Amino acid sequence: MMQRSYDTKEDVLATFPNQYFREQLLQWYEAHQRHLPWRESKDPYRIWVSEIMLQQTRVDTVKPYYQQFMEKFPTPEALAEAHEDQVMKAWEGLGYYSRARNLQSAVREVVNTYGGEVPQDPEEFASLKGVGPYTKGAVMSIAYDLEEPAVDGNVMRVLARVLLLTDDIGKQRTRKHMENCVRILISGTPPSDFNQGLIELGALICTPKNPSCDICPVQEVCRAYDQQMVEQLPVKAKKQSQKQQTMAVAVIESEDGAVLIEQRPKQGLLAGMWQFPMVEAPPALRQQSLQQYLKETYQVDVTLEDTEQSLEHVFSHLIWKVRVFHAIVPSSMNRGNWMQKTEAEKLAFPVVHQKIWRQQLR
DNA sequence: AACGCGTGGTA
DNA sequence: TTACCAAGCGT
Repeated sequence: MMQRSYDTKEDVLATFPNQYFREQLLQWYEAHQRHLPWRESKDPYRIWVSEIMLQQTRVDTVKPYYQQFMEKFPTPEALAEAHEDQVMKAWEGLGYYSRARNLQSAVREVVNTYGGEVPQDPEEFASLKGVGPYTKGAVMSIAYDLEEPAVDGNVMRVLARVLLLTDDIGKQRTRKHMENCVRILISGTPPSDFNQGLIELGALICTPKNPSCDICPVQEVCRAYDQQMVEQLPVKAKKQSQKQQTMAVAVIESEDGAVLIEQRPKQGLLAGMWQFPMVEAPPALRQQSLQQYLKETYQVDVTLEDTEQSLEHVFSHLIWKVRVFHAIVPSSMNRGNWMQKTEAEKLAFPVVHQKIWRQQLR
C-alpha cells in the first residue's frame, strides 16, 4: 500500500474524512460533556470570565473562584465599577494576576465604549486587553456561535495526533496552521459545540499522558493512532530550567497590631499584589540589605531578628528561596505603609506571602 | 520570536 | 524528588 504523506503543510485535510470526524465529535460531545458552571448560560460576559480564568489553569482550580467571582461581579457593570483591590482579592491564589487587571480594564472598555455589550465582532473583541487568538475564538464561538477557531493546548494536542502534525506546538505558525485546519473542519457545524467538543476531547480522552484511545470516538480516523505515534505527540520544545533567587523578607509588627506592607509594581511578577517588605540579596548580605532597605524606604531603623525560617516558592520560571526576618516596634510608627492586620487581610497577597503570614502572625 | 508571568496536581 | 503540565497573553 502506498505511503500517504500526512504532514504536507498545504493540504493535511485533503484526504481527511471531515464529515465523519465532525459527526463523531459532535455526537460524543453531546453525550459526554461535563456539566460545568460556565456552561449553564450563553451570557458572553460569563463565558469570557471563565475563559480568562481557565488560561493555563485547571478546571477544578477554577470552579470555586468562578462561582465566587460571578457572585461578586455578576455583570460587566459590576466588575467595571468595582475597586481594583476587590478584584485582586477575588483573584488571590489563582495566579497570573495580570489576567485580573486586564480583564477589568477590558470590561471597563466594554461598558464605556460598547454600552456594556460584549462586541460580536471578533476583531473588536480581540482588541480588548487580555483577549488573544484563543480567547477571541472561544468567546465568539461559544457565546455567539460564530465560526471562529479556538485553538488552545487541548486542540493542538488533538489535531497534532489526529492529523499527525509534527511541528513544534510552541511555534506561532503551528498554531496558525491549526487555526486554518479548524476553519475548514468547523464549517457548517454548530461552532460552539464543535470547538467545545474538540477541547473536551483533549481534556477527557486525548490527554497528554495515558490517552484513552480505546474509547476515543475518532480513533478510526486518527493518523497518530494508526502510526502508533500517539504518545510521541504533540512535539513541544523543552523550556529551560528555572533561575534561583535568594530573598529576604521582613515581618515587622507594631505593638498595637499593625504590620508593614508594600505593594508590588503594577507590571511584572505578581503585579499589583501586596507583600511584606522584601529584597533580593545573597545569603551573606541579606539581613543588612533588608535593614538598609527598610530604613531608606520606610524610615524604619531596626535590628531584625533572624527567625532562621526559610521557605522555597516555585514559580513557572524561577525559584525563590526566602529567609524570614522579624521585628516588633513601638506603636508610634503607624502611618504610611503600616496597616492594621485586620485591614491588611482584605488585600490580595501572593501565596508565598500568605505562607509567611501564617508562619509569623498566628 | 522568545521569554516573563503563578499555582497546584500528578506520575 | 524532579519534571511536566493546565481552556494563553503581553511585550
